[in-house]
Amino acid sequence: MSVPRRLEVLRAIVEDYVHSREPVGSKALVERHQLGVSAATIRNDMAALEEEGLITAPHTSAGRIPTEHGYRYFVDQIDAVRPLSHAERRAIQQMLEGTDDLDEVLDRTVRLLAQLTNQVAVLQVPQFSDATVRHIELVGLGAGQVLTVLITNTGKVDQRVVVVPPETSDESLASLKSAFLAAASGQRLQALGEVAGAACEHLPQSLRAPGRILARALGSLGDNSMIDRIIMAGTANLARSTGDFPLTITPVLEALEEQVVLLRLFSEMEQDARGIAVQIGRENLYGGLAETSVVATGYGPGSSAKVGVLGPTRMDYPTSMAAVRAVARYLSRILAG
Amino acid sequence: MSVPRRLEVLRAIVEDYVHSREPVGSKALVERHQLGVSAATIRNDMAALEEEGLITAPHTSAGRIPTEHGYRYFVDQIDAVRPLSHAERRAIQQMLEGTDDLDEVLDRTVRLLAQLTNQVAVLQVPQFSDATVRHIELVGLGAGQVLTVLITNTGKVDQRVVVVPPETSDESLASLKSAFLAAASGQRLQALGEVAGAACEHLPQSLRAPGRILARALGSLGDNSMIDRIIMAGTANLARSTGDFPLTITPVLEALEEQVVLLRLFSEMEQDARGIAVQIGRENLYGGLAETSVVATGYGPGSSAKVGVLGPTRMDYPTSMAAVRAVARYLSRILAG
DNA sequence: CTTAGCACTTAGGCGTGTCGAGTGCTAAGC
DNA sequence: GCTTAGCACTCGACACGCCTAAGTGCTAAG
Repeated sequence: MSVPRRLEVLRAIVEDYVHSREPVGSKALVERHQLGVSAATIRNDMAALEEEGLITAPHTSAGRIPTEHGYRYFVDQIDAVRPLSHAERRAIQQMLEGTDDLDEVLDRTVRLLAQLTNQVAVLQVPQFSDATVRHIELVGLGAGQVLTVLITNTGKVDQRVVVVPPETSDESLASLKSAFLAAASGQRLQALGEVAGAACEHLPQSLRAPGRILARALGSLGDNSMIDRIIMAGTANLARSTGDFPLTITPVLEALEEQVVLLRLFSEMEQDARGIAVQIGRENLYGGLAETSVVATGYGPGSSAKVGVLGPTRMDYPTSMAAVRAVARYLSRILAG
Repeated sequence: MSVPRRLEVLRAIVEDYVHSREPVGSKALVERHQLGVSAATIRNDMAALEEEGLITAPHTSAGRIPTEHGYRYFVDQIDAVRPLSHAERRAIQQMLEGTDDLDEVLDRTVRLLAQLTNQVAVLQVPQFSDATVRHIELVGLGAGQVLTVLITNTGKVDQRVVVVPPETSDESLASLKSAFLAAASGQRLQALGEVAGAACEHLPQSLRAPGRILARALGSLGDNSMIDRIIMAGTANLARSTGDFPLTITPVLEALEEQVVLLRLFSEMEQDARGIAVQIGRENLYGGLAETSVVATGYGPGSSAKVGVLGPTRMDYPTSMAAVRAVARYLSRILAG
């Protein structure tokens, strides 16, 4: 009972099961794959694999399906990530063209990834935790309302309308703006609130009240600007692939609506030597996703942001891994360019 | 065979069916409702209602379920929109508190609406087609990159990074900014590209090249800023309520991912006298939504933007209508304040 | 170690029979 | 003229029993 063949059998079981969604038996296996041995031999191998907890039989006389450990073993074994087809490469190329808006690039990217893998694609927008303040703008809107705009060195812009004492003049705003700029320009976003607040103390008395209000607003803008955002596409694929299990899909959709869950999920994943992280079934901590797997990888500067796909444990891992990695590479390239 | 009672019967059938999801028979009807007549009489009424096409029987000996016409009749008949419960009012109140960021308010709103109705909540962000230019900011980022920021009188901010000839100085940018501001300030967003372009022609030769580039960017920013955006919550409710029809859910999820479809849907809906628009099943034009209904209404200035819920034709219309209307009112109040 | 053969297990498909809910119709009652 | 009770009829849902096909484990031989 040769060990290499046994792994070959596992591979074959995983592949067949992923495609057919039905337990695969020994006979079907020897027919579909050139294993060079008979069904009986395969049965012995299968018994051994079951002993090791890599496959299991739903009932006495059905074929075998991979367990989570089986998938894990299978995934760890893939070393040569399947190259993309021409059509896939072209699709990615096309995505590259004709957009300079970051949000649009990201949006197209997730859609593409969802389409390539037939899974739900999830993307975390780059979070720039080392972002600094490039510009601050205060625009009086009349009636004591001030539009506060914060621009970071990464090109991100956040704004908020703040209410200040109505007697605050446009000249006051201009003074405040230069004071804030002088104090905070180039500072890290995290420090913005504090720095701006401190700057107020050196101001003439009349400016302090509105200054403090605006400083606080700027601080929360800075924090806000660092909140991770998630974009997503392909939820319909979920329904399609889940097929006959509407029971399973509800908690997954719920999880997908909670960005917090997804962000935690991403942050927990650790990439392996191949630069890809795969989480299978219950390996993740969130109960609603007990039957789903996630394939993800980092992209962009420092690979800080994540992009990946999410689908049933019974997913096509090689394809997903290849697509995720390819998309992440293209994204990194775009962000760097 | 009194006509008022017949309508009462229709009402009872719709209500029971919405709650039980099962065809409702004459006997169950007289038990659950105080109709004051026997089951046999109800049967006669039912036969008449079926004749009129308001209800139908799935098979010979099951109860009746409302047809789309039946729902329509039922919906048109509701004149006193059910008032919200205390808990619901409080939930809405809480939403009001503690946020001044428009995006966050809208985000909370859809979540709330989804929760109140147990449906998918969809919200179109206000489109401000009469928005005007309040401020333009050009920030040099070095290496020929200029961050172009457009602020409208509605407080919306859009930005884009544009590449200009590297020799463009910060002073040039300042001149360009004042030129653009002078020409475009207070102008409608639609005209921005043209106006800014025209302004370039009066500039000194050296500024024209970068000026034209920036004018074009501003124009597309202006257009961009008017693109409708959709936010949504509660897709998990869809799976839950659809129960045993994973076949039905896929096209709906697909439609929900296509903002274009939703926008068209919203734009086609016409509010009735009560200020609410209801589209039932095939009344909408998109095939994938043949078995879903939409309850929507306008909000904000001129009721230009829409907010609503989407769910199976077999939905709780009174609750949905009440919730949608209440939420829209609160939203309008916030936007006005 | 591999293979063929065989007995054993069991899910799933299929036909049958029963049950119950619900209907339409008719005739009697108010 | 509307309402009601009674009754025969129609089907869907469910349970039961049967059979088949697929797949297994085991054993004995190559």
